[in-house]
Amino acid sequence: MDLSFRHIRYFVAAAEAGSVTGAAALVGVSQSAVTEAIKSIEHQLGVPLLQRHPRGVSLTHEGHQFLRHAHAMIEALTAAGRTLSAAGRKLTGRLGLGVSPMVAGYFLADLLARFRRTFPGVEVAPSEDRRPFIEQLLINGELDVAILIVSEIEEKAALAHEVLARSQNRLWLPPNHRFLKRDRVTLFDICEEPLIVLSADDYGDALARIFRRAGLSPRVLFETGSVEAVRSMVATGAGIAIAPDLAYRPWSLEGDRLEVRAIADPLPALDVGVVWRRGLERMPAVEHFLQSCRQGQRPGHRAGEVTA
DNA sequence: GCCTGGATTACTGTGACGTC
DNA sequence: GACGTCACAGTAATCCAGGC
Repeated sequence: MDLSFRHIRYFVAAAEAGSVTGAAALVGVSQSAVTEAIKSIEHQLGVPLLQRHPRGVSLTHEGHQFLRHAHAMIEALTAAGRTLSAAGRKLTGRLGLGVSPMVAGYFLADLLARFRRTFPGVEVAPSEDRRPFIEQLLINGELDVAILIVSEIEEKAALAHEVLARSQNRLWLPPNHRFLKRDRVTLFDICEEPLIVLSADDYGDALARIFRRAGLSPRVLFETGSVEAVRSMVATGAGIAIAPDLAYRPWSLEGDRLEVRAIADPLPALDVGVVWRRGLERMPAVEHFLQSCRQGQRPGHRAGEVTA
């Protein structure tokens, strides 16, 4: 296998730009160079990573899997550089990190891995719990930082936060669903169909508020805290779901396909961010953790809003 | 080995236009 | 208004000559 960092960079750019031409513009090379690099990866792996369309490219199932590894490779290389810095070698101590269930599944592993590579002397103690409890632990000083859905934070006077990723809420549909043929789908339309509700991390409450404000009552078929359960039920045609883009994958665990569509009504985005007790950002371990979080933001998910 | 830039091909989506 | 045709634009892929 003869893959270079260049190959990986070009593939990631194509995945994020959604086109080879766009990727070429992102990395500053010609379109043909990106095409050649991606073909080279596909040839060496023996599987197609991208589906070519007349107006761009999309990731195959294998492409989604490889993209995750590609991100890890890029982050590992970046962290390797930081590890050699004096700050990375010298910093020691303990960091209490709180995280809510849904956020744990999509942010915790990458964040922890990146921080540990850069600051091996800092012992990170992660703990998962419901958001209101984590807020109290932060205020009491039993936790130093937390990764939460920041739009739901109640103790805004005591806690500061920084948005790491803004995720749009969209409609998940089984393949061949009649809504896929429509130009636009509204909340009113969604109420005609059985709805699978994702209840993790206050998401169900936020969804209920959206329907309540619109004066609508959805036909809730099933409520679950498991994103995988939502994915599987939608993919097998049990119902449809509204869920944040951060949780979207085009395949269920069983390998069934699911599609995603925008919702015509304006919906508030889901903001995931790092939260800490006001004034605590001056502590070295917390300060470096915040920097590590910022470096982990991916293109397209950048937000950077600070409320301190 | 990697890249550029140009030419070319194939394909698809879009919009204008004419006809019924 | 519906439908078919056509030109055009945008995209990916390929090939080639040449530069670094």
